Amino acid sequence: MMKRIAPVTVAPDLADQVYQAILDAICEGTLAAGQRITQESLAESLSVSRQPILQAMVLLKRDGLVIDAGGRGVMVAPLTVKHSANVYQMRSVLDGLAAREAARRRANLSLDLIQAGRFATESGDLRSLIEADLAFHRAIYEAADNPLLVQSAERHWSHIRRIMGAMLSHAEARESVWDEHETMLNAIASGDMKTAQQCAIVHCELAEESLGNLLVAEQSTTHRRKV
Amino acid sequence: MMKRIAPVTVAPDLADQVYQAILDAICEGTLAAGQRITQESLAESLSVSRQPILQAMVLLKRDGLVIDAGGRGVMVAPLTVKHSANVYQMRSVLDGLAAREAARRRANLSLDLIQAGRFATESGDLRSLIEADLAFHRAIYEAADNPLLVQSAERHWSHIRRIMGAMLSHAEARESVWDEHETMLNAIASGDMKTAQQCAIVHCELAEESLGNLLVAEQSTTHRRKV
DNA sequence: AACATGTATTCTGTATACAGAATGCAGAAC
DNA sequence: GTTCTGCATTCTGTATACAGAATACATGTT
Repeated sequence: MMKRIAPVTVAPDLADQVYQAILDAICEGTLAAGQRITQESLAESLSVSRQPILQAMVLLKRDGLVIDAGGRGVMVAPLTVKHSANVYQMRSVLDGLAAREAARRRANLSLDLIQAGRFATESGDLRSLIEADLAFHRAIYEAADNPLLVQSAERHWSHIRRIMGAMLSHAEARESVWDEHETMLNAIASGDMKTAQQCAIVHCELAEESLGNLLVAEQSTTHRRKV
Repeated sequence: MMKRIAPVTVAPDLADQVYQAILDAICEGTLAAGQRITQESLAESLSVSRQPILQAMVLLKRDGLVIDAGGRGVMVAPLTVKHSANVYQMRSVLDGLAAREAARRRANLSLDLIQAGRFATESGDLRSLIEADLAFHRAIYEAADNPLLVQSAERHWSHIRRIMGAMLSHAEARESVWDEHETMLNAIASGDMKTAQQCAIVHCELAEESLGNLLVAEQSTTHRRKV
């Protein structure tokens, strides 16, 4: 038996790359909400054929990130309040489940995740902040040891990235976020399932509330701009 | 303005049809767990080209209903105990959320759903029983008024169909199922969110427990067959 | 001028063609 | 007899080609 050597970087799979590329573009706003896109234009800018684009589109449609624009290509899904509320509602129960199961396993998650988050908050860099948040929650999902949950979360997180991006470009991040995260981590590490779950749910509800406030505020400034 | 007439049956979309066809085949066991399938064989039996099959495969892979079989086509995902547990874990929180939100809206769901279920149980027809169960739960999801939830549920229900199918072909359906359903419906109609949610969660846990018992029983009979 | 109709354009969905990757078998070497 | 190597087969993924559907525009008619 030979000693195992590092396996070579395997099949990039064009379709997957395309999916990721378009996904990122949508999440980061490079492809704006409501913008109409065609397979051909995407194929050209990514310099691949329409084939891998088509496959990516099948996925993106299911994700709800693009919607059919009737005979004229597809459209990047608009970002509505109702939709955001739906996303957070789902996230709440899913995060709750993840935290509970992670606690059942007494997962010992690294405090570095928190440190990275606080650091990103200080720096004020939007992208790395979202990334830190994602990394933190992903760690919990993974710890819950349920592939279906990870998968579902992955799906929802695309929407959350969009929402957070749009949100944080208009307002400051909540101060207390990483304190809440730390509390959650402690509950998980100590195996307190009930608290961990409740913690995650409350965390989501606070995030949603903050989102709601922002949207209301924005609406009123828009309406009163002339004043 | 002209009187609105019934719109003609619109675009069947080959890829969607193919997806549904393969999905049903897997759920009903026509394509057995572990069976290896190739795009070409599917294309031939459905008499379409490989193109729509490929698109359907992208979706089915994401659903986790088929998995890559390395260079040799794909394989219908096996049905493991661990996986079933994961599905029911997810279903529990999702059903709970659906019931809670349906209750918030005081959805008045038809008792016909229950009647149909009891009837199907009497008849003993496996397929119509699963269908009645699906219809009942789908009604709750719809009532929850969250498209994301409906979507997620749809996804999980494929797995549940498989599990129920495999399960009920070996054992009787639990007697109390439709009583639990009726209780749930009442809680929803009366707007009792807490009870509705709890009801849904318990219902799932009972279902999972029943599944667990069956699997243990089966295992022991298998092991003791020689006795 | 307003409306309806016909035509051109644009875009998608499906089919076919081609190339690369992985497996399994067969034959050669030991 | 066993193991390694090379070849043939099989399958997927990507590209191109083609046909049908939906829209937008322009032209003609009232």
